Amino acid sequence: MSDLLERLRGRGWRMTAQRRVVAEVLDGEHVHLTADEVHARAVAKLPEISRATVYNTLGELVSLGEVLEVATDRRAKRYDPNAHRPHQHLVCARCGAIRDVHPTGNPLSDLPDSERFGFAVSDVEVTYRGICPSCAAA
Amino acid sequence: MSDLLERLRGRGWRMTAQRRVVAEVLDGEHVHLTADEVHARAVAKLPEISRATVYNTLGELVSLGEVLEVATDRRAKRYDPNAHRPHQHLVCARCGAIRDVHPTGNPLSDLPDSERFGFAVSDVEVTYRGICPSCAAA
DNA sequence: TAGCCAAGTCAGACATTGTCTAAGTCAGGT
DNA sequence: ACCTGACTTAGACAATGTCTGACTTGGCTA
Ligand SMILES: [Mn+2]
Ligand SMILES: [Mn+2]
Ligand SMILES: [Zn+2]
Ligand SMILES: [Zn+2]
Repeated sequence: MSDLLERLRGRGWRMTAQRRVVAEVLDGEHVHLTADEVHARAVAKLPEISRATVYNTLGELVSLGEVLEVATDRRAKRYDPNAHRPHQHLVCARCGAIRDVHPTGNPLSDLPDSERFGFAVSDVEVTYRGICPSCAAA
Repeated sequence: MSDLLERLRGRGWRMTAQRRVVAEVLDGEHVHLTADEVHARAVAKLPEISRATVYNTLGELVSLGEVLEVATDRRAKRYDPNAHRPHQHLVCARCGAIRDVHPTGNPLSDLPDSERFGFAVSDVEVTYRGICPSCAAA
């Protein structure tokens, strides 16, 4: 992700302080932040950055394939910079904590042709749910 | 689902015209309606029924386990009266059409202990995505 | 059957999350 | 340094869902 700015420039995008800051916030940490969390962290670095720009930039990073949108609940979407290695998510049903998980097997092969109804199936999303250790202890 | 009203009564619930109508709307058809779609159909049978009551009743049916909430996209939740046989969903990425599907295998067994991080994993949701025949033709 | 009252319903305010608009600003090429 | 279209901004708007507080009623009791 550190060369993201290069790739953006290569696509003819203007490099702005706002885009740099959003990329910085997502860089490194393997977290799943909401747009407003990204905004809060961006504001710490660039106080005048607007919510709209954060949304715009996140949307751009998603279409670029640099960031994934994760919607595990009805709350705010989460933005996942771990777009490199395919993975699924394990979510705490109580506190909402999210972990990346790497299941074995390919769920796509578990869907027989007779269950595809003529769809061209291209993707599958798996969300595991349970209670995290810290909620179980409490 | 036809004996739902009996079960509700058995739980000490009052039987009202509103609850009867919402149950009727969901009965039978294997569809995935939004709350507002349920409301629209309910209004056809009972013009003065309110949106709040439809939301309340759907929430009650969900806690009863009679109806499932399905959130395949960022749009409105869908209410699924097919709560009897476990199944997953196949969603058209273009038009949003939803089909019930019954994959083989158990995705829970695809998540090794080493990938559970101490969670008590109890449930898994699988959403297949693709293009439906009618969108592919267009 | 009449009366009671807690459970249920209602309209509409409010909350959350995200998108859109239109006016101002600026990055980068010339 | 100047231009210009891409970018940013504040705030309005939209979609979905929740909450409130006054009103209504199902079903029990006598
Ligand atoms: Mn992730
Ligand atoms: Mn279904
Ligand atoms: Zn937890
Ligand atoms: Zn389609």
